[in-house]
Amino acid sequence: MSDLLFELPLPELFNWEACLDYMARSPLECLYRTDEEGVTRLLRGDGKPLLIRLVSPEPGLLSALLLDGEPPAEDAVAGLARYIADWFDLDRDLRPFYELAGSDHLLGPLLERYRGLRIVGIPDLFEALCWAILGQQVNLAFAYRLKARIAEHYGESLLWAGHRYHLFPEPEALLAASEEELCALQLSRGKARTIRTVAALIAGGELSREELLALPHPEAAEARLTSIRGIGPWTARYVGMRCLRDAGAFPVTDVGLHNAVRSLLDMDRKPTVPELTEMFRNWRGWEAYATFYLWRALY
DNA sequence: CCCCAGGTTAACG
DNA sequence: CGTTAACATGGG
Repeated sequence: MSDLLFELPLPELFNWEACLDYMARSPLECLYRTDEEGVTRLLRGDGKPLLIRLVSPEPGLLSALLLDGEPPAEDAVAGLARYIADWFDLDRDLRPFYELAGSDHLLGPLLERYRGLRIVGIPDLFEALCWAILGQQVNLAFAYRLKARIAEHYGESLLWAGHRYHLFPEPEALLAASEEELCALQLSRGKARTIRTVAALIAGGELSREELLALPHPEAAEARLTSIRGIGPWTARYVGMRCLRDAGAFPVTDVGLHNAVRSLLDMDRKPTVPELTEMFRNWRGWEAYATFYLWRALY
């Protein structure tokens, strides 16, 4: 079975292969599988998991196929389409960014090399927060392992054509687990506590993506997130970048960004925060995209 | 053994 | 105010 669920038109400056290459960067990723043509992942439809495959059969078009699961109702299909548009930032006009940075000596070559790459997002707020929290301080490979353990222990999954696909757990599922249980997966006490705090807020309706997006400006969302113990500026901006779709989110203290700039500029030390602030001054409003392209050059 | 990883906090002076 | 240790684990 492979029913066409829906098709989405792709904007200018969108490159499906570049997005797939980015997603293929870690073999430890447990929430989707990429191949030459597309990506396959489990998503929640009406409530039941659906195995969805995305391919681009022709330039300018993205097709969503249903590989497994009950064909969803019309409004669930609309929800999935919104999720996909969010995932790949399809509603953004990227041309101003390319005009702004196209001739820059640092970014220019990256825009050419990865032309049409979008910030691959994490539309679900809980998943985005957890991923950022897991990524605090530790190396990326270890963060992927922690995420995989959480998905395998607490998320629904489906075995299909020899591969197991996971949904990231709902907040309620991690709340049902004790802090001790999460620590047994090798999360630090702090990570376990912060993840459960966030799970409780979201499950209790005290924190949501909609509410953060409804705030008057991105700084207000950052302030709301950093008011939660265990969430600092880096995490809040990372979530702004990958979930709230704030193209101006700037994780200026990010060590990966520091290493990327150091490497690309052939520096003998990492750049300081003031130096990065100065460097990014001309890309105001597009800091998240500048950061994402610099990350891409590093990994 | 030390330092560094897509940081944050609490406890210093 | 600014600085520092602790956190869990793995790799260089």
